[in-house]
Amino acid sequence: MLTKPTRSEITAARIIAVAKSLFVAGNYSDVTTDMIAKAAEITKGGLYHHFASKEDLYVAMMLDDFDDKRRLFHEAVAASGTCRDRLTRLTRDYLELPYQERELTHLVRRDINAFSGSKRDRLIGAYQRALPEQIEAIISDGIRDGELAAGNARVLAWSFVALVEVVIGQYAEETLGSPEAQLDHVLDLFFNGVSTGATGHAS
Amino acid sequence: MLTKPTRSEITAARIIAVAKSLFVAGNYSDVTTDMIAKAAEITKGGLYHHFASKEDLYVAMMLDDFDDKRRLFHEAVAASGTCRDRLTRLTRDYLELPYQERELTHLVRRDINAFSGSKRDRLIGAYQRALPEQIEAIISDGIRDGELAAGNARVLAWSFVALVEVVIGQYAEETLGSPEAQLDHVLDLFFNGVSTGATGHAS
DNA sequence: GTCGTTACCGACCGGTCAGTCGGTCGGTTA
DNA sequence: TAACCGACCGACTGACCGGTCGGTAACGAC
Repeated sequence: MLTKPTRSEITAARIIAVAKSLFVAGNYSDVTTDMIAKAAEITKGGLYHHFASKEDLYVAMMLDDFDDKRRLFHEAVAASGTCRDRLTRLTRDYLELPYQERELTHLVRRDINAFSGSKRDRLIGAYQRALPEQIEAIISDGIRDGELAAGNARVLAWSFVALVEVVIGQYAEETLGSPEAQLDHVLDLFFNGVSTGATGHAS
Repeated sequence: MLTKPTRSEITAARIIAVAKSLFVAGNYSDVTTDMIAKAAEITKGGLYHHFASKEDLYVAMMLDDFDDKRRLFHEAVAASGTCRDRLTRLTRDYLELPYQERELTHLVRRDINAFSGSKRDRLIGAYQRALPEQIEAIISDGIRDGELAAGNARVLAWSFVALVEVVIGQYAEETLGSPEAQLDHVLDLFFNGVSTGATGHAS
């Protein structure tokens, strides 16, 4: 059993929690340390007692989130069933997350330019382990088992992620309606494409 | 025939040209007006003689680019042939652009948060007219003619754009090799999906 | 050539923001 | 209860950045 969290841990967790909601709403440079401190009901001095820099806070926040996501998505990787079944499960798990939890996952694409060196590498690595690599693992199984056509599993994994990001865009979400409809759209397109088989003009 | 450009037009064009290369390398807030002025071999005062604000300069730069792109991609929309032929042509035209020209097209996604009100609307509108709406037109034709399965043409257009963006990512570009291989990957996936038709485990 | 207009200069301003630092306070230990 | 320590405070600093403005140089019209 885990020990009771210290006062320091509680405060740090509160800072990270409010930082998540602020960084989802605005990008890295839009969100100031004053805003985070005020939202966490602490002063900037207090904030800097827990985190060495704004970058450190951001990285800690993202690593915290990616670790949760990695665990969540690993359930689908570890599950049995066809490749399509497991991708369906992973995608459903993702689509059922609350808005903020979903958005956090791809903040890294938006803000990665603000970082360089080891912090950048850590962010990218944690993201890849949480999402694309796990999808790649499922796709590799599908290719090995003859369920999927041969191809580059990594590029296909990124393609899959890209398609999921499209259906959680505002218009697509309104148009397609329920998460189940979004799910069907992504999987149908990824597995079967849009072609009817006919090739010429009908008119 | 066009009249000879004035000194003012030449300078403004030079500013926009260097702004393009800087904004491709760094996002809206990373690039300062001083950097742009220095790269354009002018002072900040001179820059502000031609553009009312940093936002104005950015918008002018993007509208300038989107107008070029809209004309380029319209050639594929106006072409004859199957839906797949026309999408192939449009995508090939895009993939053959130099790096900077390609990147500019999706800067708007990265930087749109920095704008609000009418400037934001103008940027989004110009982007949509340049790329997604033209792809949507081709896809709508394909659905009407029975070449593509029924579906939401707009969501499919965005999906197509997303798949193209994946293959111009650095790793995908290295792995897939030539632009023709990238092209085949995108069109195969979009039209036929990855499924072999087999459904179960082979092992 | 002179005159007016436009292009351009560069020092400066007001505001913002990450990060600092001396100090206070409350809980824990001896 | 005295000494200590980690948590927290909040005013401050220095760098940076978008934008301004009074002035100068180049250029075309007559």
